[in-house]
Amino acid sequence: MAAVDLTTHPGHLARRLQQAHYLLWNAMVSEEITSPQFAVLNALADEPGLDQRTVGERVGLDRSTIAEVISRLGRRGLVDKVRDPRDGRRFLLRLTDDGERTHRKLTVRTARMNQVFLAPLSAAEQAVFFDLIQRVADAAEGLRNPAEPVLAQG
Amino acid sequence: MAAVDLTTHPGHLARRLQQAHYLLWNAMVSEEITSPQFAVLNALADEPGLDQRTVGERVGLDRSTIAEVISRLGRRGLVDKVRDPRDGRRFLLRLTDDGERTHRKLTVRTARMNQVFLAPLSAAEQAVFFDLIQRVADAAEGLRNPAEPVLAQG
DNA sequence: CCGAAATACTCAGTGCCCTGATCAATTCGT
DNA sequence: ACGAATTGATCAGGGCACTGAGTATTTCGG
Repeated sequence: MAAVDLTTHPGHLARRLQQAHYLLWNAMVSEEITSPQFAVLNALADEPGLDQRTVGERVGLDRSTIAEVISRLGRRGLVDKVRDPRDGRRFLLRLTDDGERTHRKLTVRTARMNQVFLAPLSAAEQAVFFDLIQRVADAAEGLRNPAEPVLAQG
Repeated sequence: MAAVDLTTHPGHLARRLQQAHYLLWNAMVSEEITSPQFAVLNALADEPGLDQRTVGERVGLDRSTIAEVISRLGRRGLVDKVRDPRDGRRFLLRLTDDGERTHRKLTVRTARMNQVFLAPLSAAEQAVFFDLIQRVADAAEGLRNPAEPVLAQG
């Protein structure tokens, strides 16, 4: 008894939303390449030669996860990884030809999937949907990366 | 080149939202009990004696994942698991005293966390936030579990 | 009553996601 | 120039999430 209603818990809703997206992605986009993997391909299509940490920052993956994702993309031959001659700590990443082809192909399918996924909402609602989620996510991230830690915990 | 803008991709947004929630949960609710684990405790507080599969259905976890979560809660002594005398396939689950205490304690903290998490939105916006996410998630789940598969793939 | 189908659960395998610890390379301060 | 701090990457470890295959139990059809 005294149980709460999870439909008013944003965390629960976020998890369900992501699961729903995962399933639709598998059905409509790819069973091989996952959504985070596509995000990495997309980041490298935009900015070839990024290092691992920066790619992770672009797509919102931490250092460990981005390492695993890159390693899988490397095994599949979609991403190339060479040590930065100027800074021996870094690996510079870029798409292979196959990686670029895959990125182009999935870009089309992803657009179609997004349409289906968001079909229950009107165009106006979709805009609100993006705005609200982004504001909540940005604010929560801001709590962790205080740009100006003035009066923190004051 | 030809990279897309991920901020208009609901899957990417959903992932970022969940990550943000995960971090805040860790900071404000518990480092031991996760949000899915709390969802299970909550389901059992509401309906003691559920079997594993049904709990999974209530909280949105598949058969494998719910088994792992229950096993962890069992190891922590928060959940009891006994074979159903009426149906030897089922395990009946209920909270231990410790499980009930934990559920009560986390319910309070979770409410506080949700307030912080949703603080960037007005009350009206929060209602819209819940509604939009739920509609999208429900619709996507509906694509998988067609209640009436009439004219499916027609 | 007995074999087939359905159901609850488990197990193996893959992938995402985080933290803390460790290592190597670079940069900074003196 | 040299030790200390910083930075990029890796590794170990824990947890979530899905699929496909396998086991045990119950239920259904004839």
